[in-house]
Amino acid sequence: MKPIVSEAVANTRELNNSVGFSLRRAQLSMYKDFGRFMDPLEVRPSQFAVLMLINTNPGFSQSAISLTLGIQRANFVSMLDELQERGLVERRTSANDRRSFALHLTKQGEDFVKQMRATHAKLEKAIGRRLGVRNTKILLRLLNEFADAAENGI
Amino acid sequence: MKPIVSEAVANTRELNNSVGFSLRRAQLSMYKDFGRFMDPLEVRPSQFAVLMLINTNPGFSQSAISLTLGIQRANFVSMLDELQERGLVERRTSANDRRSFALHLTKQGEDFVKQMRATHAKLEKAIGRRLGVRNTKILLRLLNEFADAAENGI
DNA sequence: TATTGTTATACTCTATAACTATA
DNA sequence: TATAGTTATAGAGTATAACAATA
Repeated sequence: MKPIVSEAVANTRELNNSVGFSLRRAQLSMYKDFGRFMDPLEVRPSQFAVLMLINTNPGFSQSAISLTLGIQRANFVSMLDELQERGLVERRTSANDRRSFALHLTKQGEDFVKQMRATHAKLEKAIGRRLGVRNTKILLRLLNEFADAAENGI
Repeated sequence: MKPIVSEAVANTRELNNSVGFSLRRAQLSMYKDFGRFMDPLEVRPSQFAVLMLINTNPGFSQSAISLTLGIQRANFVSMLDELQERGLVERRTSANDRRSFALHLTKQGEDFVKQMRATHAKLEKAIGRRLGVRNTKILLRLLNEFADAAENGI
């Protein structure tokens, strides 16, 4: 029997009925889009999320931010080191609890977030064209409901 | 200023409006569900996809299967080695093209896929309850349309 | 020349245990 | 005792270059 060569693409019909597989497929393509738009800023998806979160929640601790993003606090240390070395984030010591740091954006970090947000808006607009604005909103709502329900143990 | 302790969860409202972030969030929770159901079978999501794909497309080459799943063929080698050592997959040599292997499930592999499929159906049913059957179907359709559009360069 | 499977390598992400300093 | 940040480490996943056998 002749083996099928790489020009042929295998049939994925059954897998496409799996929510997990379809989520992964969609996320994989999204990841590429993210790179296409955000690579010039040299920011990865996880860094984007961290910076946005510190921007919205100044003063939160490393544990709080990393927990919210589902990142182990151990792995969050080197991530923050990098953002700090780039001059975007500050670890402020606190007199109240000297174990933890209060995270803040630097002035440069705030400017960078503005730039990120503008580029990210273009990305969202571009992928919004894929399904149309209406369907993209539905997708967004269903994704968040799905994750919320999972977090609430449903 | 007192740093916010870990009991407080940071505000993710803005990030939840990002398709990419919401996809990642949903996939993260899905990944946990997959483990809850499939861990007893000792099969990871990528292995699940490979076995399902070989089952549906017997005789395809390593390149074809790995390309379809977006896995580098270099990384696919050790993955297949593991599945072969477990006695689930066969690399059959071909007289027509002696460079490549035709991938097939063993009898044991076919039984295992049946077991996987049954467990996976339970998983899909469980997560279907989260959004309801109707909304889950809509989510599935939108996810696949989204990935299809991306693949077609839209 | 080009492709298939392979090895080697490196970088990111993720997960866990254990340490220190504080509470 | 418990928590925040940290270090070290190990396992996955992912990406690239280069090689031998074959087309």
